[in-house]
Amino acid sequence: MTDSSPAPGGRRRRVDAQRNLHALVDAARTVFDTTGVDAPAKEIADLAGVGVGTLYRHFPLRSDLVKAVVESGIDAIAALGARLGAEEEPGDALKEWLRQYATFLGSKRGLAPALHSGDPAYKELPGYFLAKVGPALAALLDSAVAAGVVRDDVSADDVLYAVANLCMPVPVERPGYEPRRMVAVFADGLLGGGRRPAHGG
Amino acid sequence: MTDSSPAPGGRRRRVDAQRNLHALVDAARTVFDTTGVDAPAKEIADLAGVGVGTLYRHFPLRSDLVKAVVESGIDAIAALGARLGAEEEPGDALKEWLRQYATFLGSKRGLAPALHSGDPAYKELPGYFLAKVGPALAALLDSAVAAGVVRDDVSADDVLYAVANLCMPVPVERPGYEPRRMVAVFADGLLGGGRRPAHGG
DNA sequence: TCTTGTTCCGGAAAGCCCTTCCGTTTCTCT
DNA sequence: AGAGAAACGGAAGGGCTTTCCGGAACAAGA
Repeated sequence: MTDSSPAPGGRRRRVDAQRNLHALVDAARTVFDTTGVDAPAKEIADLAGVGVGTLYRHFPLRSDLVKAVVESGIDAIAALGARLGAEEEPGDALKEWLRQYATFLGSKRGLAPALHSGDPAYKELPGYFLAKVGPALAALLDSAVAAGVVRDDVSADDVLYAVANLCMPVPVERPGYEPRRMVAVFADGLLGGGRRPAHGG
Repeated sequence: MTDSSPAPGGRRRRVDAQRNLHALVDAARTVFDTTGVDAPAKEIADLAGVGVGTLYRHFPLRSDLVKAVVESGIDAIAALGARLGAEEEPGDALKEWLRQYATFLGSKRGLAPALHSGDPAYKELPGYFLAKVGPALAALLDSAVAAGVVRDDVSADDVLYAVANLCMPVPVERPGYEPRRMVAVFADGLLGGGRRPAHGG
């Protein structure tokens, strides 16, 4: 994604360009969550401390910017999986990761209209998501199963989709629906209930 | 919806205003299907043979126009149910209505982005839809069940949702998917298969 | 039918935003 | 340090939205 390798032409990418690119993605994430996907380009450029020209240089299409924001989020949640897997107990790591995953899904609410707009620019995103996040969760899940703290009859993709569906906005008005609470329930079910390999399943 | 009753103030609504209002909704339906929900206001006004000012007089917000288009479609499909119920054999009426319903859903494809945008302006539409179309289908269904040409173990809402789901755009690329053909299959199942009251169910 | 008061129409104009473009600045490499 | 390339910034052009108001069209009453 955001590589600093020497370009094909032979020269290295300028550091200010890279800095601005990051700043733009960060600013866009914030503004998208605040004002929505249709926020004025100038608002994003201003927040990034950059001229509009620079924004358009890096992201000629708005969908390019949306894609970059989503992909950076995907990268972050996948990286978080690796970190938690290395630093926490398997059960805690999984639980915390699911919490963060639910938050991640919730924070992307403002982008949903764009993502579901049918724009072909977003065709590759689901694949990117599965390829990055799937293995990250699979690793956490494997460790937890191996440690005997989690049932072994669900796959990583199962969990990914189930949680994503739990976080889906409900079509009809239902005041008390709290996706993140439902995910916590789901996580408890994963950790507490069902068969586990250590107990003979 | 489009009433011509005397306004609260005491005076009747002007006929040209009402004519323009209809023309605008018709034009908007066409343009939305052609150019999309984000079509320029002038394109709609031109097609309606009206100035932009008139458009904004009747529909200050774009969502007002979208709502009017959707509601007029809902009214039409509900009215069609009544007409078919009165003029056709129960089985034919149901079959034909489902065909038209599928077409109706397909034609609203261009509006989907707006409808799913989370704009609170559209909150009431699902309720309006259910209240109008539900009874219309229920009447057709009751007649058909009474005539013994349709299984009696499905409700109107079941059918409404099932068909709507059949017409849902598929997330992954599947070239041959033809919603209307699937609906026809579904209709045959309704008419042909399963238990029917006349045969002892 | 004619008058009167109101509603409604039409399109010009102002404002906002997108997008491009190019002179200037900043960086990289030698 | 100097030359050349890459990137920056913001002004300018073009389109779309939305407002605004003078004038036209209509409804009610005589």
